[in-house]
Amino acid sequence: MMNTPPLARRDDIGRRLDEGHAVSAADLAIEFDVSEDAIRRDLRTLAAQGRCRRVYGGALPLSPASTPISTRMREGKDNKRNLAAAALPLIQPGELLFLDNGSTNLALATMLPTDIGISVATNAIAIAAAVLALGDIPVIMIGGPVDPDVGGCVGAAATLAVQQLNIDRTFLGTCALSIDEGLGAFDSDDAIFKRALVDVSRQIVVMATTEKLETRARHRIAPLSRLSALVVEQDAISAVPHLAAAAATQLLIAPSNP
Amino acid sequence: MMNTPPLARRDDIGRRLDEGHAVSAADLAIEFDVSEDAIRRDLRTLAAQGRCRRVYGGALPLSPASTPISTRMREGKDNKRNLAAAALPLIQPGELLFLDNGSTNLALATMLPTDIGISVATNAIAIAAAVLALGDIPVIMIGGPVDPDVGGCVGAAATLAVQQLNIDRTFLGTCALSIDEGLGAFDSDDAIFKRALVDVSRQIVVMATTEKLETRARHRIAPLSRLSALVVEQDAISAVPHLAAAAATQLLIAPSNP
DNA sequence: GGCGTCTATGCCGAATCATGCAAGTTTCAT
DNA sequence: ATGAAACTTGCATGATTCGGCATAGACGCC
Repeated sequence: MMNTPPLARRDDIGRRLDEGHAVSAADLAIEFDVSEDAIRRDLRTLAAQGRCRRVYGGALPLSPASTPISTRMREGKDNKRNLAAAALPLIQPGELLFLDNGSTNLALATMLPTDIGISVATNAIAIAAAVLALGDIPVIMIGGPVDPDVGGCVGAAATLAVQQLNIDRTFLGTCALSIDEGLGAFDSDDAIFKRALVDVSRQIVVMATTEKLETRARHRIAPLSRLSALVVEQDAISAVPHLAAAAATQLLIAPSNP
Repeated sequence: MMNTPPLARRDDIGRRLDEGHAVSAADLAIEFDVSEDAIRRDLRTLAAQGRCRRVYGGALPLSPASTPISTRMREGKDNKRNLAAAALPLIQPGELLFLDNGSTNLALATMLPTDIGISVATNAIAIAAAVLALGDIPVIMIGGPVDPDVGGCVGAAATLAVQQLNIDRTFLGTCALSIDEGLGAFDSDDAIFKRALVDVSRQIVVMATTEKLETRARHRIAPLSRLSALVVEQDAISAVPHLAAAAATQLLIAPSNP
């Protein structure tokens, strides 16, 4: 490899980001001997994949690797981050998003674009905090008694509050997913809330780790056909072969980690 | 040579603040080799995001949580913790508390007793997160659009929501306090919310750092006589001698740091 | 070989953003 | 009270970004 192939360059940049180093567009352009535009395109791509955050003059790693533990945490959360990154392109400028409870949605919250005028509503404390930390994104908190198990509001008050909204796109959180029975929830209150949420949302997105697929739950939320998009991991295709055919929805594939 | 992108600098500064370190504008200007104006702009931005408190000559962190005792005792932080600790004995078993926005209330939230059956309502994201982290304390989140400057909800929705509650004891957040004019707020929406809050609360507590004493604000909230307790620092007694006489309330004194 | 498609790249122009400087104001310290 | 340092605001300038467009190479297909 005397001459660096294009893909190798992007991977190289991505590796430095993963290691927690900030990169400068101008420097990379000199180092790889390409125009800054090419570098900027690389950085844009990496940012779209959720591997970095774009800033004026270069790019920053998502979580600065000041602590060596962060690399280990990354391994564990990699699947969720991959899922979230794969879902990012769904978001359209100016939309009002709803981010339901769930760790994958929390990952998504940390990588939302701040420059396309989106707004975010949520019933999860941690997600509200994460979006607030991004700055420049209006946040609507759905209040009510907080369920300590999930760190969010799912009671009657929250259900009433969410019915006041017109939501463009909802990212549904933790739920069971079965081809025959559609989406389900394990808790009664949670199910009621999610149903209300679905009712006021134009588009519904579910990001499902593979172990969530083909699980049943006591309470039914909505049929699979109500989904606008389903985001799954690579290996889900082989694990649940009927999935692609059964879901009358857009299917996004995130790379899965060993 | 690694030329750091401009915005990486702001993130770097923010990280130091998060770790509990105070920063000086002049030092940062030399270190990053930019004008002090640029640094000041960074600090202003960070302060607007609520990640630090702006002071003459630099900025101070406001998060006491990052590293418990190891970090240096910072003046502002310690005073707030002292105030909060002094207010703790007011809390009675089984009460429903309301913790309004404010850094002193955030400090209080981290030291609430978990074994006397209290519940907590709040309109501040950070406070809700802090109380949730304690575990074993029911939390009621007051929802609505989140004011990015304060990290909490103060609009009409929040006002309506708070009117549904019967609160035993409210810890009012940032407000002006004057013997003649009582409690005041700087923002109209905030004032409306706080008035509604006072209306549904049996007891009102204000924890005031000395610099808040004898300040005026545009919007009036309640007379001093409405207070059940006022918590001030030691040196407030000499700074505002009439205080003890004027307030027909319980006066708690917290030790003040040099 | 010829052709169309796709991707990666470089270049251009408009819009945006960060910066430094200057002028005026506030705050701190003596 | 007075001077110095720090702060804010407005403005001009250069850097950065993004979108569009054209070019060059890779690849498959006829």
